[in-house]
Amino acid sequence: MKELIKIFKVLSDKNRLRILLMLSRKPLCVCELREVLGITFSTVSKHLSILRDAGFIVSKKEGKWVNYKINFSTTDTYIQQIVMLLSFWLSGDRQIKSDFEKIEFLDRNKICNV
Amino acid sequence: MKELIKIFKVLSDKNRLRILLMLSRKPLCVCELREVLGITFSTVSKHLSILRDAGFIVSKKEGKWVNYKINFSTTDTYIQQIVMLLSFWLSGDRQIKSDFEKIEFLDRNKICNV
DNA sequence: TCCTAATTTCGCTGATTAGCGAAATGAATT
DNA sequence: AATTCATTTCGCTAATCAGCGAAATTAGGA
Repeated sequence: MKELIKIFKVLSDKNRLRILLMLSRKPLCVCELREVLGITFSTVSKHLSILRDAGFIVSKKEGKWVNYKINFSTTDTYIQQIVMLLSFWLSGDRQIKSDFEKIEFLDRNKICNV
Repeated sequence: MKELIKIFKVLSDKNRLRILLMLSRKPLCVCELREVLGITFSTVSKHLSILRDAGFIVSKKEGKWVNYKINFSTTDTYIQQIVMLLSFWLSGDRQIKSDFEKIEFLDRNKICNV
């Protein structure tokens, strides 16, 4: 039960849900997520570490960037089922749809100069 | 998304999960829930109002007692699916099993004299 | 009607947390 | 080696929330 409560806490935040849904479409780096979410780097980074601690995502340094993606290799049954349910429940959401459109046209070489 | 976030917030609490699981077994009044949870009346009542606001449960005054039960007639698809998933996920949990045993032998005429 | 009992509401406290800006880290490029 | 750039960590603030005890409410029984 303790683990499940932790998972619900992680999911009780709008920006974390948006991050999860975006990453379920394709891997992204911190500055790309920051661009779409409209919050600071430090806050994005904090959300990512919370999602990673809970087992939802994994990170990998590639060249200049740290790419984040959904942890598809998790053995945690809650995580697997919930990621699928979230896609099912939220794929029609206006905000999520808008995020999906934006991540199609991101150019990380342009937006990271802050 | 806003509604889903609210639902996750409601589920991010140990005592609320225990209440939901107990009520999924049988209807109970406030003093019975208080007896099993080991917290004060005011706190139980607060949790129940949060669960009711979110659409998880309904209440009905019957005689001296207010009986609470799962809102099986909800049209909210999140609620229906989540209540089923919770039973599935938590039916093997030690705490939940212990709660299930306790509610079998509750006598509300005895425990309500506080 | 008065009293009792079950429940709810109110005011408070301590703990948690999302947000920010600034400083620190660490790898890649010059 | 020094610099630049992407990211993380730190310290702070404002907001939210679970818990409690006391007071208020409300309905049933004497």
